[in-house]
Amino acid sequence: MPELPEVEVVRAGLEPAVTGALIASVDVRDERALTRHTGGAAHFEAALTGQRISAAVRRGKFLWMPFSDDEAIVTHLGMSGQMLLRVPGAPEERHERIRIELEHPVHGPLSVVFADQRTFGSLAVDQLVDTPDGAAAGRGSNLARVPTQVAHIARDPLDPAFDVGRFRARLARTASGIKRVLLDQTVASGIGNIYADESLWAARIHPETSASALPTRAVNRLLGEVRAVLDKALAEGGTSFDAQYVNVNGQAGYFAHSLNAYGRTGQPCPRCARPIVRVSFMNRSSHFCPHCQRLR
DNA sequence: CCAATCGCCTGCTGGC
DNA sequence: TGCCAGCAGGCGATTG
Repeated sequence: MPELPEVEVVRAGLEPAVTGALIASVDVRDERALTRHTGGAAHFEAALTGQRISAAVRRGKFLWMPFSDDEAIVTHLGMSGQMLLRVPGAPEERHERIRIELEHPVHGPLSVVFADQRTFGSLAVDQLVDTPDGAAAGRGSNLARVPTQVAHIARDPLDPAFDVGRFRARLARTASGIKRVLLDQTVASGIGNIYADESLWAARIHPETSASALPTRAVNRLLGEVRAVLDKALAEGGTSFDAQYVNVNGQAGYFAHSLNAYGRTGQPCPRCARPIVRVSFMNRSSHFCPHCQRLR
């Protein structure tokens, strides 16, 4: 369930280890980790070997490591992907898919391991293109160049160049339920099921409220809560329910203790003490307080 | 063009 | 005890 805060924790952990590092070798152990890469394992390994990584950048849930002004390793963790930092020769991780050996000019040799239980995540070599607004593509670099696989998604709500006017306009012309719209990465990126539920609970908005029916002040309140929830989760190291989400050193985050709605079916709403309900939605679940979050 | 659904995948849990 | 349905849910592709 890595969403924006979890991916940012991973990016921040990778940054000092990979910036300036030379890619000594690449070992693809499971081709399913390359579903977004065109060219196969041999091509992936050859394209990366001998290159030097210049940064670790993130927009929404996408993470990428540029190795020139034109190319980057794009990473998406999917549901259960992990990027782990290990010493060379470290034992194979459970669900290990790809191992990249680096030679850092200061820290020396280290391994970056991509492990992924459910194989929804992947790595790919992708081309970089200019950002339409000329601003930095994401957090972690000033370069205004974004991978083609990431170019179609919106900036995330924590991005200084996030276009609030565009966000409001998208909501105003979409009749779908607000939760569905929040999960649409082309509206605002980085929000998944957990933080959508938490933001809507904080803003006291029912998840099925039509987006276009939200008054301007409700939209502003919601965006404020989205940012507050993402910031707090990031400060607490992200949300870990099981061993699936961990930082680059394999450690869990603490935000699961701060959840008010998500996963709290039947437990009292922290605001009004009435039980949180769970409803089926888009092959997943919505958790909310039917008293604090009324559909009108 | 837009909205909604489907398929991908593994491991765990709960009911019988 | 074993078996299986259900659940976790991101994304892109496909359908309506």
